[in-house]
Amino acid sequence: MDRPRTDKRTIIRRRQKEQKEELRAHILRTAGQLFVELGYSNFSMRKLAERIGYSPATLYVYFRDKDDLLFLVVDDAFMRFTERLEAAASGGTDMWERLGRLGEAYVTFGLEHPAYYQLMFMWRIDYLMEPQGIQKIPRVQAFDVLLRTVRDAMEQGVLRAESPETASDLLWAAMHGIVSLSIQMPMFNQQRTEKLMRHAMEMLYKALHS
Amino acid sequence: MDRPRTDKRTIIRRRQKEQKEELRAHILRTAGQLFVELGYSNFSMRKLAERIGYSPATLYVYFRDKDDLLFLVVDDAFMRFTERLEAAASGGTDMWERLGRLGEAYVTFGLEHPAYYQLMFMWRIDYLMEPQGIQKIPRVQAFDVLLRTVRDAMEQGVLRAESPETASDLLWAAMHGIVSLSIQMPMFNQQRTEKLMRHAMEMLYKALHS
DNA sequence: TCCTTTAAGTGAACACAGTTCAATTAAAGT
DNA sequence: ACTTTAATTGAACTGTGTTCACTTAAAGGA
Repeated sequence: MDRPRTDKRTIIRRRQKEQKEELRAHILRTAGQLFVELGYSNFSMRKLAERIGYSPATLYVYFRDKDDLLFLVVDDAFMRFTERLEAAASGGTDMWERLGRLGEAYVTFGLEHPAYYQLMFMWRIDYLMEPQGIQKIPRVQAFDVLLRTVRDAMEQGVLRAESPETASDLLWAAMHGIVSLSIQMPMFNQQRTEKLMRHAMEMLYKALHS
Repeated sequence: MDRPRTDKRTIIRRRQKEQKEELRAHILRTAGQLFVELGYSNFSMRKLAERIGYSPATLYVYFRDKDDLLFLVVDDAFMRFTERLEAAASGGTDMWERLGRLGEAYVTFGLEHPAYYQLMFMWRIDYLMEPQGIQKIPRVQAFDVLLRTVRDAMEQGVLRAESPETASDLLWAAMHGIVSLSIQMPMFNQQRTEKLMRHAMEMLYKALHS
């Protein structure tokens, strides 16, 4: 039997694999930071390589290309986004209040992470559709949270609309409009944004609450 | 006296100037087309140079840099945008109806010219603020149309809101949200977009009409 | 211990980008 | 015919994403 040998070998193999994944994760983390620091248009593979202390070519051992890398960075952002939405939409019994907290969480995330929000929803929308088949990815789960909450609110009778899909599209468009303007337009300072958000909430209440 | 000489000279000078401005205008037109064809990320000065049959360096005789050129292209788009809004918001006496047509014109422009809309409101927002002082530029006039229409509607008593500024922010965010989602998200096909627009109009009516 | 195999990492190159500037060319002025 | 002026550009510089043959070092096997 070659038990000890095989053990040793597999242990080493595992350690190698772990080290590789560690470096991969390190690259991803650093990419996220650098991206936030520099913005989309100034982020480059070569700068990232310099930051982590490897040659540019090394990045291509760990990631297919720049798109692949940024896609994974965005994936992470979507996970955190979805978590926040889920946390906001759960707890409490009044579905209308939950819906309000969901909207606030959406806007807050966008304002706190403008670079990510832009990458997620404004600049690289193609990322949303990359793996063409499945719906299990974080990207789509975020919409599910919204849709589920709206559906619950309609079932509980506090929200009236033609359909859950229609209502969630409406809410999404409203929140997206607010975040987009706020993080892009320089004239939208904090108080103007807050005022807009407050009035949007009132409007949605008047139009959709029952 | 050197009258004839001077006349001849000025005529030639003018012709030269005209030719130069003609070429400049030609470059701008071609840049607009090429930009729509290729999209923001694939548009390049070198491709534009090849298209017009000059060397890349020539472009820098007529324009400071790529930003300067694209800024002027966007300027043109903003002019057409403002014209459309103004045409929609005038004519007819019912201010609420005018406001509705204004919103529809906004969305229609975005859907018809997605490449321009993205450049105007999503990718290069810095263009909105370039010449830091004045408000005479087309960019800002578009907002004026909205603000004026809202103000008129409030004065006529068909729109109730805390202030014209608040109401126009709200309308802008709603329209921008609809356009953004529609031109970026692949799942928003024509009928989903139309449905969203219809419901948004209903919502605005319920919340703001009086 | 020596040799072989495997895999991580990279130097150098390619094509493309925006931009600059000295040199070229052609037209206008004298 | 000579000089001045203005338009145009070739060639270069820096920076980008990406590839691939090559180096280097560790692991496996004798």
